[in-house]
Amino acid sequence: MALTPARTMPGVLELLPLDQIAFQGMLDTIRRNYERFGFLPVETPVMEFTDVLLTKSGGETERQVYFVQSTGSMEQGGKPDLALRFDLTVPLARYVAEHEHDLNFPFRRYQIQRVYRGERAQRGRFREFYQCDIDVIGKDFLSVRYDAEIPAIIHAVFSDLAIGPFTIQLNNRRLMRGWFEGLGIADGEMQMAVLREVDKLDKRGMDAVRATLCAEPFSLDATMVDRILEFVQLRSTSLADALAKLDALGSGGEVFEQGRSELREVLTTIKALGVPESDFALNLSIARGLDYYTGTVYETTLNEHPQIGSICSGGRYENLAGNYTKSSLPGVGISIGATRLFWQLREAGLIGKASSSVDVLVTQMDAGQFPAYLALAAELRAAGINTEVVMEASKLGKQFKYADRAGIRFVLVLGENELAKSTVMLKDLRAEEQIEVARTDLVATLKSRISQAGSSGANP
RNA sequence: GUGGGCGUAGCUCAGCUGGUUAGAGUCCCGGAUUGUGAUUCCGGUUGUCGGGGGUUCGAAUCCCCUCGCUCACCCCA
Repeated sequence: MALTPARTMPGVLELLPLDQIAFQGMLDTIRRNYERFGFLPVETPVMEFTDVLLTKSGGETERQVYFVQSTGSMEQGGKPDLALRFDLTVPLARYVAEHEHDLNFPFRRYQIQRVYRGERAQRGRFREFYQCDIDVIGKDFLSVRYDAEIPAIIHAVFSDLAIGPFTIQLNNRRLMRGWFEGLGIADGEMQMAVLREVDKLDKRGMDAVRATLCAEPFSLDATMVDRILEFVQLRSTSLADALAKLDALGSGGEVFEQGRSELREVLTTIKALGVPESDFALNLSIARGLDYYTGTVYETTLNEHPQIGSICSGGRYENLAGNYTKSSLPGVGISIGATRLFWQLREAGLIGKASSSVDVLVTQMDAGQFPAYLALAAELRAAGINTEVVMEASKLGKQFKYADRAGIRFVLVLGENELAKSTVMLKDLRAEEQIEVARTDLVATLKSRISQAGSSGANP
């Protein structure tokens, strides 16, 4: 009989338990920090009505949407009226519009869920992946101070994740648009197209971008392209440097000045929120492809791993839910692509082997003493220690091997020697040492060893 | 959606210009070791050579088709 191949579709990430523990640890850290900043949890269904999902964006996203249809509906020749969400922002817009009268504004929500995109599989690109979003939605108005709060949260998250030094890079769409207008590039589509090219500066290099902008369909003249490239190369090294460089840009039109004053306030407030100056910077080549961003935009990169690219990005948008309500709902938010982040950190060797969520394994030294092992486990569990008991008799060496492969660090042996002395043999598989502990001290000893093990080197 | 590359054990791969029974490492299982894992030694399991067709006395090897995977572009986490 032919077996069905056990396989998953490409573009999904499925993990072995120890990696799953590491991944969940990452999600926990993100969630903890989102909550620390006063964000409220929200979940929305993976499926939405297609008219909800596809209002805003035309061709490009529609190509990537998975439609959902019951077999019954399909057999009757119906068209799918459901689809899988491709991000968390569109469902948020629907959610806020639907519950507008029951929500408190400014509405601060976080959402950590999976989204789906029918893309061609590629290295580090997924069809199913986690997004970890925070957004603040205002009613009619939302202070630019919220734009400054976002980087403080990013800073807290990535400091806590302990994956090395990082830089939160900021720019402002208004500043860019105003500046382009000053150059004579007035058409909004054209501005966006140029921004998208400029955004690739770090990836494709100066000469490639210059060539693209000079050629069809841009056909910009060489001196203008040089001015653009010079402008977008601006990077700051400190708050004072950023403010000085903004001042040095000369005067411009109304939109330009608005963007500049927003950036000034955002940068100044970020510092006041306690984010070290080394960890954020002005970067005028940050554009973000998504066209709904209107003001501040963010992109965060790891200093020591530039090849990973952006690990967190977002920005400011006006009128989030314009397709669903007449109310004006401006917002600002970011998204961390946790699946991609985890995958890339693992590729870069920055994710250590996690320990099992099982703290200790009670071995079965002597099959006749099985009830004693169950009693020991019950005692440990009551003390809050995650405990597994070997239920089937086997050679002790095999039980140790099981613990080792499962990532369980501590093993208990209770044989006739120990029973006679009211002690337990405690072995630390990683430290390669074992000690004999009095039964009465066992819980305290284990707890202190477990907390020591947990606090040292989760990310080697 | 557009354009390149690759398909041989679960995994990483070798297999000469076509030649007999398709191989290595790793992994997994058992033993050496009936109170001690990761190291060492010994033994064992594993394949429609992606699929179909063609050329040939003979195809993993050459040709055609097809499927799968993969990289880049578009876009994005």
